[in-house]
Amino acid sequence: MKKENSVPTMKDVAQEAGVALGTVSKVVNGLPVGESYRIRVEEAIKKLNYQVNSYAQELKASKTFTAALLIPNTKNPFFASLAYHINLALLKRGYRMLLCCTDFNQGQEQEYITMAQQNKVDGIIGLTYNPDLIIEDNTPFVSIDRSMGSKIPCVACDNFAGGQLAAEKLADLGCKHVAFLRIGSSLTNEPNKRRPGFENGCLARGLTYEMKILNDGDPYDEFETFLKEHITQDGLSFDGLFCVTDQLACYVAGILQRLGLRVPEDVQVIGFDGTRMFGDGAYACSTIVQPLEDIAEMCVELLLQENMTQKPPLICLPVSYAYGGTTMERKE
Amino acid sequence: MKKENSVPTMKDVAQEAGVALGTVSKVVNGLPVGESYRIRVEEAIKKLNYQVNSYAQELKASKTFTAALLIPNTKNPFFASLAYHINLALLKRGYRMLLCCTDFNQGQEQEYITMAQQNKVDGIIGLTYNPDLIIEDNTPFVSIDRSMGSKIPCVACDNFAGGQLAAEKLADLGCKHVAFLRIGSSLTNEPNKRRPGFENGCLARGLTYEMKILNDGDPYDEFETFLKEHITQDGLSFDGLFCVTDQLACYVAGILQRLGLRVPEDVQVIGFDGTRMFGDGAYACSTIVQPLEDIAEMCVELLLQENMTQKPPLICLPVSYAYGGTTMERKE
DNA sequence: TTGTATGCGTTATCAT
DNA sequence: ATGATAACGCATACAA
Repeated sequence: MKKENSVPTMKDVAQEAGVALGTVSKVVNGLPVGESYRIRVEEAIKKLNYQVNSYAQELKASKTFTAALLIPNTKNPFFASLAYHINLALLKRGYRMLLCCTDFNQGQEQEYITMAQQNKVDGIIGLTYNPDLIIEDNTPFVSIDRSMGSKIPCVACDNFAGGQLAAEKLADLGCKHVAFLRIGSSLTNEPNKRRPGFENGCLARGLTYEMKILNDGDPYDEFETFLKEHITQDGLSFDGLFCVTDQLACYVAGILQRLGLRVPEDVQVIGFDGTRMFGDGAYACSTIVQPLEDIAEMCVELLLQENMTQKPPLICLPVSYAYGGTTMERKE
Repeated sequence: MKKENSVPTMKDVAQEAGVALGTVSKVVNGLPVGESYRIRVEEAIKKLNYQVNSYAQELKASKTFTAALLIPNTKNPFFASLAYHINLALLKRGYRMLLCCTDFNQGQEQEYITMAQQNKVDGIIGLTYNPDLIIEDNTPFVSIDRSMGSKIPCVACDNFAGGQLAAEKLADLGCKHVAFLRIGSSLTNEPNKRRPGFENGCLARGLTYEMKILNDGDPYDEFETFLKEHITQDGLSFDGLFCVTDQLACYVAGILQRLGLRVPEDVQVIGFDGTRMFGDGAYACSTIVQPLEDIAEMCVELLLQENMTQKPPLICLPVSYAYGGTTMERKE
């Protein structure tokens, strides 16, 4: 009808209502305008079913009200939950979220960041693994779980305290000789503080401990070998295990059962992250719970704070312990 | 340096290189240009660290290379996996993905769609529950798991065949009297065909069956009541259960164990979806696997097909069965 | 208070 | 082949 067949523009509305372009703009943005004009414009808007073109708006304002979230994927429940909460926190502030799955690919990470800098987004929240990421100074960036220099704030849970808490819990639950099992990135990052935290806790509580430390890419079955090596005729020489993630904890619990050991009666296992089955059900295992909602809020808050004199370089949020069936507690 | 402190524009590059604006545009877009010019422009680009502003591009082209994915959340592993695969499929075609979590909120669903129509995205893929969604004809939309009229293609797995397959599997595994347990949306949607498929399969294979059908919002413990009612002195009167989702299957397996029944020795349980632990590990239970990757590809393909004479209204993709510990098979 | 004109950064259509 | 210029849709400072 109007022009070709394309979507109506402000100009169309102005013409339809018989007013000037600027007047339409004011009505759309809620600026004061004569009552009779407003009505005419609103009717025209309804009649043409007009919607503002936010790309034009954003070009004008050079502001997109969109943030990008860089995470490896959404299949892993920890990342999935993180994405969910960050999405919510952004939405609450009127921001949209571009999901960027990097699949742990460092090149992909850089590509996404480059893209983001082409004015696509107002800021980036990233859980990344590329040690050489190039981030423009004018692109607001908040890092999760990894420090990236003093100019970029890093948000994480208190991993050190979490490790410590795990040791204390195992001690409280009667363990004497425990082990720490770890697999993960060889990069320097916050989760790597779980180990020293755990060691610290063991020392403080008089627990003896051993460690099996693997890096991403190492074969998982080394854990099985490690555990088998510590089986004596009395059973496993450990009575407690702290695994660096819930995923590993569940994997290890499976191994133990196959080896004829009972969890938690013979060996108690604590994981890390606070993973729930199907996202909202029971905890997958006894675990140190990350405050995902707080982490998400903090990331978004830091990202959108325009005029903060200086953003803190590292923020550690408190963790808690939750029973999930692989320790001896009673479920409340 | 250049102007204020803002990001450099094409004009800046043109000035720096001493060429015209149009020439820069051509270089950026790989159009033929004199070799000496190209070099000068490229040097200027590098020097100023110029990046094209995609918002301006998109305003010009009225094309955003962005699609929106509407799903309830990313915490549920099925939705999370779906998001992951759709993200990948879009990325492969040069499209970005706006993640829109609706939390099953119908108002939120409509809001997202309205937003999407403000030229924010080129199309929408939605797994929605609002029966009254208003979608403009000019907004490409692909629905997952729910038919929304002949103009909007719907992609789903073959739910009917999945139900049938579950019945056949239970029959193959020696079951005689089985039950179907279901909780979900009361809306008409594709997953609701799991039940008739299952019934059909039971009849074909001579299985007797009962059903317990709940809707979202109903209390879960009705399942427990139902199961308890069917416990005789010989144990449960069923030897096989088909649950409408893996989530329910795992929940039910937990109940059964608490009731002193062994899974799979006493009762075999089959779920639906193909949920894997931690996104990539073992299957959470024996299950009918949805071909998520194919579903994602199909959605994206249908969404981006510009000039398809007529898009098919419903596409059902084949499912498969996978062992996951709650049936009697041997893991291969 | 309303209308007009300019610019946001790009692309594309012109002459040159 | 290259350079100038209009247009994309909107917001806003300024003129009426």
